[in-house]
Amino acid sequence: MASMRDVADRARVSAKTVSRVFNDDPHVSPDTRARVRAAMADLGFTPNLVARTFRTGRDAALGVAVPDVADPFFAHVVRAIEDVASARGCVVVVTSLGHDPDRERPSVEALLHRQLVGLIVVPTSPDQSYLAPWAAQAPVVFVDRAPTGHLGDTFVEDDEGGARAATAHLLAHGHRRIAFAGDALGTPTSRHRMLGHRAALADAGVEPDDDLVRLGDWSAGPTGLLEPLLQAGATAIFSSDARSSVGVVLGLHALGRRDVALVSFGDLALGAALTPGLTAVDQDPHALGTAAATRVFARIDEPGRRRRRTTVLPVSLVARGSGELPPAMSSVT
Amino acid sequence: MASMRDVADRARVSAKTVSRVFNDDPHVSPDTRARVRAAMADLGFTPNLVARTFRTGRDAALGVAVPDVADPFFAHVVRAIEDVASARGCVVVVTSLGHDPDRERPSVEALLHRQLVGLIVVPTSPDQSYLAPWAAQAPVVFVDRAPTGHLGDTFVEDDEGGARAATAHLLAHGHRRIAFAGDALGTPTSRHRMLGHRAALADAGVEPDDDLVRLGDWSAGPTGLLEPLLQAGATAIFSSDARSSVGVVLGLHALGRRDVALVSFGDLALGAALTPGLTAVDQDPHALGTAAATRVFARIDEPGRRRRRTTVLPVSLVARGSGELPPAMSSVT
DNA sequence: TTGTAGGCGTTATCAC
DNA sequence: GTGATAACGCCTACAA
Repeated sequence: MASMRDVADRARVSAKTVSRVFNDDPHVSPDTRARVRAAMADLGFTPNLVARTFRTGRDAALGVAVPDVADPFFAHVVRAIEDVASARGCVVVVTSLGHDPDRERPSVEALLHRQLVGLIVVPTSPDQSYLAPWAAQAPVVFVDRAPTGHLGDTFVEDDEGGARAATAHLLAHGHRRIAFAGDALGTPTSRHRMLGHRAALADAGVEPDDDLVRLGDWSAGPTGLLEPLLQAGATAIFSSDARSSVGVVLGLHALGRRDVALVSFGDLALGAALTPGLTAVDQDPHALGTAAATRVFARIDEPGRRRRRTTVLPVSLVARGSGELPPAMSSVT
Repeated sequence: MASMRDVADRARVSAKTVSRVFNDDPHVSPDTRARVRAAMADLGFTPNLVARTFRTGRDAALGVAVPDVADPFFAHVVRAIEDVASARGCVVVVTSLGHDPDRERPSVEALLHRQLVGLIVVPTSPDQSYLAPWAAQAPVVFVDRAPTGHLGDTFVEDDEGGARAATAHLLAHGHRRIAFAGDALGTPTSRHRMLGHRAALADAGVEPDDDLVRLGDWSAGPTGLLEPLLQAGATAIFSSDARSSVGVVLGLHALGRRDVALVSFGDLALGAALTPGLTAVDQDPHALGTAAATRVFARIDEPGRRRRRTTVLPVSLVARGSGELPPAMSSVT
């Protein structure tokens, strides 16, 4: 692999001049520039990015830590970040943190050791204070979930408002026994959605019932979570995240229960093709990722400028039918 | 950020000793080791990974280039790769190549400049010969699509066999007017699936009809591609990739056409919840990613060993009902 | 067991 | 406009 020295020798200039040509420094005569360019082409020179990073102390890489890149929501967030980063000549280094809170810190720090220009995190642990020292070196931005113990720029969606609208929708169609289906991760998103759900119930004067709240892994089939919920007399379900919704939809289908109303927080690709169509709170992971990545670079470009720390992106309810099944149709067990 | 020198000064040893302690070199007395450890802790020393990479010429990073991380199939491939890589202390640098073939080379080379330990690519361009020089430095493995112009380890799925089984399934249920729905990307996967489709037709003595082949963007609604297909008398559709299948399913639903049989290459998350259930060729992106990443490290560990260049992973047909609609039900236009 | 010398490829500084 | 020189932080080789 040719180095700058080789190019310099061939073009009969110094290494510094090669560097200048490569970095589009205007202080190079057209003549020299051409000679260097030719030499670079002959040798197939490509600059060693690692050496550059080493020297400058800053890697043209943006770190991204999400719970799981295979989750469609986070996959879209990552994709959006990538688009912004690549427009700035940055590559993206991703890590899936998994759902074990203890893995967050080591995984994120492994990323940070690489002199990244910035970091975007969807926190999975209950404490992000370990990031405080790092934030001095490179901007840290949180996405989807607000951090605890470390103040950093944060972009979340209106979890509470969306959940409130979802449950209100079910209430408006006559439901009173509305279940809350969620995962067992205890994320801030889940908590906010629960708050919104409860707020909507309160608005309607409906007493919350703990028997109608089930948190766990909905992909395991209808027996463990869904059936008990229906036993408890649920006529409608608010599923608080897309993964759970998939489980709920498959479970209801397996049980042949078409009489249970459903609103999902997070739309599904085939939501419109279900019978009835899936009513869902529409999220915009692309907007979230774009906003976060844009903020990283904004912080780099204008370090001094003050900005709103927390941004809440709106969500909207897409009514398709599954939220409009009247409770009258339901067989109350 | 403290460097080895700082730690060395504080522990009253040389920088080399600090390095030894950090790399668990046994040739350090317990006493010295303890002193150095203490100094490291005091200063919050973390080794500069970039400097190490620079010095050793090899970054603990694995490059991954896929068409789109937001595509569920590739997202799962990436996730599987990540798991293997992180078990080896490697981070993953991902790039979405998009669908423009011209972007492949620059994007991939941008990755390669970082002295990666290896590279995993889903090619999007018609020629990978530019990778030949790079392959000498680090193992290059292709996934999902075989490369052209560069021999490298390749892991693909049985596209032809899966497609053949899919179309055979439709033929077995009496269909003769079987459409082929695909994207317009001209990927090797599409070509192989077309071959399998044609082979199944030939097996059954059915003449292929170009009017029943539509390639394009199926997400744009039923007007452009789906309706002409039905006009041409298709009673069944073989959709050759998951993205197209989503479009076909949504399109058929929008048109209210429940009488058209469908088999999809690639299962969908809610496939089982559709009415009728979606019959699909089940792929295993996780296995593909795991195999590819494992191979990268195998090549690193045993550079000399000869291995089969191309591995074809099997796929299986999941029959759920959508492939069994009899042509009699269809309204032939 | 520990230390010294040297260099990986690039860029910053400061001459010319 | 161009070049010499000196780092950046670490690791390999060799020496003590």
